[in-house]
Amino acid sequence: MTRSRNEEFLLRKEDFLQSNSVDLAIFGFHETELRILLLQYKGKSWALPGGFIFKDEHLDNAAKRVLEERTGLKKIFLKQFYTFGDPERSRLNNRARQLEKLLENDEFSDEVIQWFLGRFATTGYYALVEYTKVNPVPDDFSIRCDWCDVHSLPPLIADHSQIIKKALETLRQQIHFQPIGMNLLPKKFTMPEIQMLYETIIGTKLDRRNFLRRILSYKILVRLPEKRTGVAYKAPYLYSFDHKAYQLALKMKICLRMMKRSLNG
Amino acid sequence: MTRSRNEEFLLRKEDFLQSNSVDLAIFGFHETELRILLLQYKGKSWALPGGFIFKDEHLDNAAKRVLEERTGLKKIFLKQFYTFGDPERSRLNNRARQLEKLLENDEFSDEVIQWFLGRFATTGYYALVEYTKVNPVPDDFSIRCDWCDVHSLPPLIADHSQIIKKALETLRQQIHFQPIGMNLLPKKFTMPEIQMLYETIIGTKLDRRNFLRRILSYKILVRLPEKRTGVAYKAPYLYSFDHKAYQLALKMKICLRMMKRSLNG
DNA sequence: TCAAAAGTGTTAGTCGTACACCCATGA
DNA sequence: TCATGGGTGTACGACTAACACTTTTGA
Repeated sequence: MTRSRNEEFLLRKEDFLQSNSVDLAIFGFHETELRILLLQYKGKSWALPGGFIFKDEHLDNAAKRVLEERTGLKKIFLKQFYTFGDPERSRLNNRARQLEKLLENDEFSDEVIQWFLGRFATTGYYALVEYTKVNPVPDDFSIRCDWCDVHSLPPLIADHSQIIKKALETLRQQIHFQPIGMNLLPKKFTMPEIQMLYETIIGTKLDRRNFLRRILSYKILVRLPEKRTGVAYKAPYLYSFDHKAYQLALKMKICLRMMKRSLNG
Repeated sequence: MTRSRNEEFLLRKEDFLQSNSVDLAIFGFHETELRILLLQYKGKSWALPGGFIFKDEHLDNAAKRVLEERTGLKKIFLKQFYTFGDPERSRLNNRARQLEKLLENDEFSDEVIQWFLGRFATTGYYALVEYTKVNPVPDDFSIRCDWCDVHSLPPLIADHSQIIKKALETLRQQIHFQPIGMNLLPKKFTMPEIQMLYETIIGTKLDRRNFLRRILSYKILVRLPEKRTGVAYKAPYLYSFDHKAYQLALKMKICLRMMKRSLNG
């Protein structure tokens, strides 16, 4: 079976664009944590879901394809954030040897190993997905696909921790210019839940009452008549996103500031 | 001579990373206009300065190299903004044929032409330079290198007008998070001059007095004792950037808002 | 002395922030 | 009835935006 995987890859390899790849930072939100989807290789190291680009395929499509393959999800918010072009990136962290070992163990041919150890400029995309809707699927080179809290990441191959760092930075910046949450939260959610999401992303505690006022002022939420029951305190209202207003706000790329301005000293 | 250029390129070609390139949006500011540096090919079409990446070269370095080759400038603000990954991008605008013709006329071999017509994922960088310091130099494939007002661009090859559009969008967005101007303006400049720069970039008229207060509040400018003379009205003060404060502000990536917030209706 | 443009200051209104108080729920 | 957390409202300070007046210069 490993033998056939080797041959399979060799066949597909010819259809790939050389020296380009995509890597995905797929974020989900669960139990007050911002999590990211990672793959684990046989050698225990982890990596971002990624893939190569078919010769006639748009970079964006390659990213979409990888997202779909790993999560089963379509029509998801997905955005390019940076291209990593260090010629040594695959050799960072002394993990090239590790990768080499992994692939050897897996009985891949030299040709395949050489491909993997070659230089790729990888373009990073980040996706925001609803945690519960994801069905994590490992790829041909990994044994496991699972969520990790972004604040306690396992050892990652190559420059993948840098990529995640950059993805988080981008997300933190863009949260002020885009409504987010439609893909990260379930259809119906409470005010404390969306507030926790914002707090997790920007890394600051926010005032409950001011947050409410602000987020409502953007007019992308609707309060539902229902409340969440079964909690050991006052039942909170449920909210959902107003899709039209949300899409409009996305297009407008307008400042939805959630943090203090700084630089006043 | 064209023959030797052909051979030269064939030799270098082997050292290039396949299917990757960089394109540069080099902005300068002159006579109240935001301008961009463009190359003109023999067939009259224009293009962004760009180039290929050596196999052991960092993407950022390839961009730096191209910047230096076209302008003679080093140590310039240069920032990656997007990677364009449409497989058809070189064939957009029906300019593939044009490009083909150009290269044929120039007596390049089929091999070179095929290379140019192949697929590249190009990574866009933008640079902010001091107009007067630039010495525009055409590359091996162009006959002219000159500035164009970004508001009246000539016909451009492939997707280069899209790339410029994206570069401008990025610049417009980032102006709120970075001090700019140090590279775009001469060492000494007047308040009206820097205000004009800001207005040109964000595309809005700003109130003279409010602008003054705001830009000074960021504490990246120092007022010089001198004034500009020889003008037909009250002599304005000269200012220059405080390098230390400027670099600090750059690092902090702090909100230096210059426009109204929107989305309040 | 006049026009044009720069320097300086004021004010009203909006927005952000920090609060206090009451209400609903399950233990 | 109490602890916990949600819902609603207010007040102060800071910042923004709009605007008026004075000063300097060359023609």
